[in-house]
Amino acid sequence: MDTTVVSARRKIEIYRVNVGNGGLDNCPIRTVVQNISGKWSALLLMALAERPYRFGELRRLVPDISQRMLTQTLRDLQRDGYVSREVFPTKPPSVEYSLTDLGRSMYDAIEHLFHWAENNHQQVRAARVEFDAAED
Amino acid sequence: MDTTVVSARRKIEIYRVNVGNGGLDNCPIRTVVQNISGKWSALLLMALAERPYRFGELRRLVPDISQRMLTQTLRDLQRDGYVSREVFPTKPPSVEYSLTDLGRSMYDAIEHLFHWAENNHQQVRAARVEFDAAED
DNA sequence: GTTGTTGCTCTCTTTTTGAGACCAGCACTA
DNA sequence: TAGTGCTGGTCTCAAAAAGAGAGCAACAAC
Repeated sequence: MDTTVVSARRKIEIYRVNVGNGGLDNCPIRTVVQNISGKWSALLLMALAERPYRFGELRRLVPDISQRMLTQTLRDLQRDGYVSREVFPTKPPSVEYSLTDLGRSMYDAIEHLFHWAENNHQQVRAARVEFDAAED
Repeated sequence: MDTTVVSARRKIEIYRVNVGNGGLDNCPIRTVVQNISGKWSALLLMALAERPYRFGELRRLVPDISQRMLTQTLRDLQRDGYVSREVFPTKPPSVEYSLTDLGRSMYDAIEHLFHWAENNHQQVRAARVEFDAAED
């Protein structure tokens, strides 16, 4: 009983830190960010922000995505309500993907990051080179 | 020669689309985004934006990260120049991580997304529930 | 009738993550 | 002085995610 008091108190303290910081589990930011942060999500959102695209167009636009990941990423984006999927009954049925209002609103926010990236990627690349050079 | 003309023209067209769109390979946004978009990067950046943290503090702050991923994510962030790592010669040597100027500047951009997430995560959750319900 | 187009799915391999043991060095405590 | 804890890691192995590529059904054009 005596020896465990300390570690119990410590555990409570740790727990308090987590809850006090807003409860990182079930955290809004985590909810949203985890799904935008897929390897391909940002790229596809950018494309769709420009205009609606068909499946095949997206595949050609992002040449190094696999068909499997394109399907899946689009479905995830659709699930979160950013993208809407519309099937047209053309002869080989075609599918068009476009941003929803929610998606567009989110894109306005993420756009800041994209602008930053365009302006500062050189510094990031430089930092990377320097870091790699410092590996002994 | 005759039959290949069509597909060659098609290939050129596809190539033009890619290049015309800014060359998605070796693209600045891809360079930057791919490394911020790790599962834990955003969370750690948020924490470090608040104040510098020690390794163990971060581990307690984000309880469901493994030590291995914490080490690795911090190193990646450091490699890209967002985070600086400082070792203090205390008795059990302690290590402090903090945002660099570059990191802080990037954080200002990504912060918009975090704000959006806080304000709109309910809609995302709702979309998700609706999508899942529609699965036949 | 061969070839091409559409948007997928299925399988297989490789890469990334996660869980957890282990490590060295020092401090405190019994 | 032997045991225990704290520091920030690394190493190994299992599980999950991603990539490569084949297959597919239905129709169109040549």
